[in-house]
Amino acid sequence: MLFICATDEHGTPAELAAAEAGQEVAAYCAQQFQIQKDACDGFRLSFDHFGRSSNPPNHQLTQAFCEALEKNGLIEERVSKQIYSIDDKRFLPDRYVEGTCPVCGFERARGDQCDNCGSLLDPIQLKNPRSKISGSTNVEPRDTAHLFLKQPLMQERIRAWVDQSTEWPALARSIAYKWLDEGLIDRAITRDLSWGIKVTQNGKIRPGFENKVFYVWFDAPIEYIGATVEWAQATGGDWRRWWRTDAGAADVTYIQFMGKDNVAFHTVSFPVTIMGSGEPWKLVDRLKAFNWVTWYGGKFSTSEKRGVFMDQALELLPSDYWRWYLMANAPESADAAFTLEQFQQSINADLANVFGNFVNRITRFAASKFDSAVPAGGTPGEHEAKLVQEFDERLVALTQHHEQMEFRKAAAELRAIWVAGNEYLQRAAPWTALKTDRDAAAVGVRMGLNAAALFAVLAQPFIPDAAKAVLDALGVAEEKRVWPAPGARGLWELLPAGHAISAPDVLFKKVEDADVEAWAERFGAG
RNA sequence: GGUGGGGUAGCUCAGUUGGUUAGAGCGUGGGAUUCAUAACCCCAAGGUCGGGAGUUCAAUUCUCCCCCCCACCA
Repeated sequence: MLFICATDEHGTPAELAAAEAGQEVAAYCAQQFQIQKDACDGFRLSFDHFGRSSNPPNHQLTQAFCEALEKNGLIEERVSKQIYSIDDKRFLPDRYVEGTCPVCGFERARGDQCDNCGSLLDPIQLKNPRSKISGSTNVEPRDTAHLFLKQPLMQERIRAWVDQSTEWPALARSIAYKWLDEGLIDRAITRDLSWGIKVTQNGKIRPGFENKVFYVWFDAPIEYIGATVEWAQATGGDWRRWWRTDAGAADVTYIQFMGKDNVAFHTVSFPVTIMGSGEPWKLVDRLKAFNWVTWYGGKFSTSEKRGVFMDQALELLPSDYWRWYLMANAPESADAAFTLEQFQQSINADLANVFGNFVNRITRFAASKFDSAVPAGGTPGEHEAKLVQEFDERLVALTQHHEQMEFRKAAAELRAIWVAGNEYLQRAAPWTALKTDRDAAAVGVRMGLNAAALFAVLAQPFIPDAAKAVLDALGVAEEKRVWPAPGARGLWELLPAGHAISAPDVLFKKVEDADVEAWAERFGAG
């Protein structure tokens, strides 16, 4: 498996944000990349490589894709009129222009759309246009050339490919079909900007395109490949093995994860680029599209200070807490509202009470009554058989849910496995047995400790840090922390009799009402 | 406005290829227990499955209309 992610750094949003921060865009993006990378590391997102769309491999790949598309007759250079700002000495792409709406007379309409009446506009249509950068009204329409990707020529090939992509979720397919049904259009893939990937022809800057770069949505997905090249450069790996079907990638299962707003670009636009190149690139096989997480039912908003953002979250609580809640409540079928109150409930009940307390009660009991070692003796009976049976059944379901990428169901199943452990302890009651039958108590403790080890192994995808703490305390060797097969031999002998263990510290501190109150105040709840 | 997704117990969600008593977790009430983070375990209460019409022996599940929420596109 190879797990790749990257930052998408080009486009007008990056330029505008940098300008607002009073920084050079390159420096701004470098800083943002580091913030993102640190946040990902903090959340234990175990990427094999976290790349940048502004890194050299993506430049080379993007230029090569465009040249390949042009060879296949899918690129056309066209001249159109754009607003040029004389004072700023540059063309002003859509959102860099403001003016009076020709439809409703609203004075602050944007180049691409009027926020007042909703009309879609071309910057040329605006009355009294002015630069969003300098405010200058010293602007005029000038001819400028751009490259257009002739997507309609690929329409039927894309449709045929979507037809056979039966593993995609309904959300992804319906969005793809909607675009196809409405008909693909020629799309401009270049912009009059300086920050981005230069447009080339035969390996040199394309004449007339000296001050232009590719449109962000053209180069961003290519960075999936670019980041893999970065990974190969850093590790000596073979990136072609993963991406080129003529270099062994035919057996690769390529999975993409994204929010629903990005589905169209991944199911239609990017495939046009890939297939249009005529080269043997790997196309996505499976696609997991999420809906939105909302903040108390509304939008997260930095400007209105609504919501906890990624970097802030880790200041409040360890990553496992967030990972568990967000996966157990992932917006898989619809948007999902995040509330601090529900978060608190879920964490305290699932992690602290069900899992954390299970580990705590059995390890402490073993430590105080059995000298911190897995006890020998006794014969497993019906209680043990029942636990083993339920564990096996639920393990089958849990494994399947993970394979299907059904995260809510996987979390619920894992939780049910933890509950089964508590039910077992309740029935076996080694603390009661100890008074009359030390062997019977030994069976219960041995079983309970092994359950704790197995539970932690299964918990690794959701709560890796806590799982590691348990497995370390129980002395489970790294190579034994692998996903088990139901009914496997030795499954319940991860910790053999005589094996020394220790009781880990309390795994999950509870989220207190006072915390919730303070956070609600700080992050604008409700 | 168009398209798609959603509207099921107080809350968050499963589910029903149409068929005897619609499920889970949380929350609530009661019980049991003391190994454990006042945790765990057991039991219970609680829903006219958004509204209306239709098809059917039978609809929460199919069809049509309407209302509400979300997203995307325009």
